Amino acid sequence: MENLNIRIQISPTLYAKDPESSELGRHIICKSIEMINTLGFESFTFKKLGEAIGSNESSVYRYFANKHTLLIYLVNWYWSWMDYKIVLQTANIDDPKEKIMHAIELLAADIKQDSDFSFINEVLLNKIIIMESSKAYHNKDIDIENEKGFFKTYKQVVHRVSEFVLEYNPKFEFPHMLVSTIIEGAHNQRFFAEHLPSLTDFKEGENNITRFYTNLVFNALK
Amino acid sequence: MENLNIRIQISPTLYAKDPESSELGRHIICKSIEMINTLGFESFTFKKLGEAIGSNESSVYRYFANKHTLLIYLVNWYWSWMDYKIVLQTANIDDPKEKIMHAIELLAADIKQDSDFSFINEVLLNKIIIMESSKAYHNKDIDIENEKGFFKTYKQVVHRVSEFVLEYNPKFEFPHMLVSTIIEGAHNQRFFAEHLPSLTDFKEGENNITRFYTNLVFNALK
DNA sequence: ATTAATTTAATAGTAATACTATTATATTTG
DNA sequence: CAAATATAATAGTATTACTATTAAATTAAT
Repeated sequence: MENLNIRIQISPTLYAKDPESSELGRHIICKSIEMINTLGFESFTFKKLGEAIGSNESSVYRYFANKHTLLIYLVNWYWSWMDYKIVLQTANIDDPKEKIMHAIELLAADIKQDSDFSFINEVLLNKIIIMESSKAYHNKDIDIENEKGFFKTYKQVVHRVSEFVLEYNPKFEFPHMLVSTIIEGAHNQRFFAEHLPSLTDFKEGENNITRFYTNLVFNALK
Repeated sequence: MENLNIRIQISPTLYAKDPESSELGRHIICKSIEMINTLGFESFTFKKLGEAIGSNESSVYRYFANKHTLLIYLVNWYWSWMDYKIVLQTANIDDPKEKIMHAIELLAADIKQDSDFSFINEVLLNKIIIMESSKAYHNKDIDIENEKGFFKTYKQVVHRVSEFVLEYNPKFEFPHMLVSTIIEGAHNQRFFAEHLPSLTDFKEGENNITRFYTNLVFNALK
């Protein structure tokens, strides 16, 4: 893909100060993606992040109220980016079957680095989504946070792919359940493949997670 | 069901001292199920638990090393119980289709209180499984904990239902993926129905989560 | 160019959490 | 009944997640 002058737009409700507006802010995003990956979300702290970027804790707090909202920011960036990838990948394609297949491929397969967005490592971010993103919504504040739009971009992706499903089979009763099942399912399977392999039938190099969900979807939609 | 003299057996590696061996231990289990539900896992602490059962923090630590291992204990109790329910529900049934349907019903539908196990509230425990159980394995220690058998009972349930799937269709390539997808998926759908309804097509009173996954499974296995 | 306003960074501190170590009090057992 | 063991309570520590305050740097205004 050649150089594009595009930017993933993040709702201002998701940060205290826009991290894209300064060098320090971009550093915060970039390094936190690395650190959440290596340390895990629980062991990741703003203090450690501050040290790692040659700044300190309180400076990070000016961008994000706490590490939970930073995770929410990353999750939203990811789903906005994924939505863009899906739109790009399905542009000018009329056949809904093909559109669904492209979407599943993007949602279920390993992520490749995207050079369009320099300071975000999409490969690592995808690992965070798989490992940590359920913590973004499995908490007591979900209803308040949902009202604040914290999960909007995720819902947008589910909605978009559900529309493809309905184009393919307008009578299908459960488009959203199907799409959210394959998104969460594919992430789970990739996690299980690495850590709890007996919960999958994953085989190295076969790409069978994508194949499994593709079959599942088109059998369901027949 | 009439009174049965049975007990869910929990591996001694999952506790420091067996909570079923004393009044205090049973109190710890019983009250922690209540409190994790009302407070959420993050806000639940051993200090609050100690106060609530008229004891104190350090006494709880004699049973469990920390709140994470207490969650692991509860999760294992749940899956051992679920395994037992599945075996009971499918006993003396030969038709694999029927066995699968019973299993999906147990795994996907709302849980009813089971009077066989007095001090555990299975309805609340099921809510904990839906809301908190992903935190049991989404952490950096998963590989070590997996070796210690922390996820054994969950794997056992997936394995058991996968066997039903293979009885029904011995040539099916992905029995474990299918089963883990429906278990996690059904939990997610019940969570989404309550908090992020646009990710589902849930309708009150229709039991359509069970119906969706039943259709999904038998279409996949055709 | 100098002062004022504003933004940014650093320091220091606090309340709460997750545990540990120690001591005190029961209970059981030989 | 003494000794061993189990249980409970107290007090303390290191870390975390933040907040309040002050200091320094940058930008804007006159």
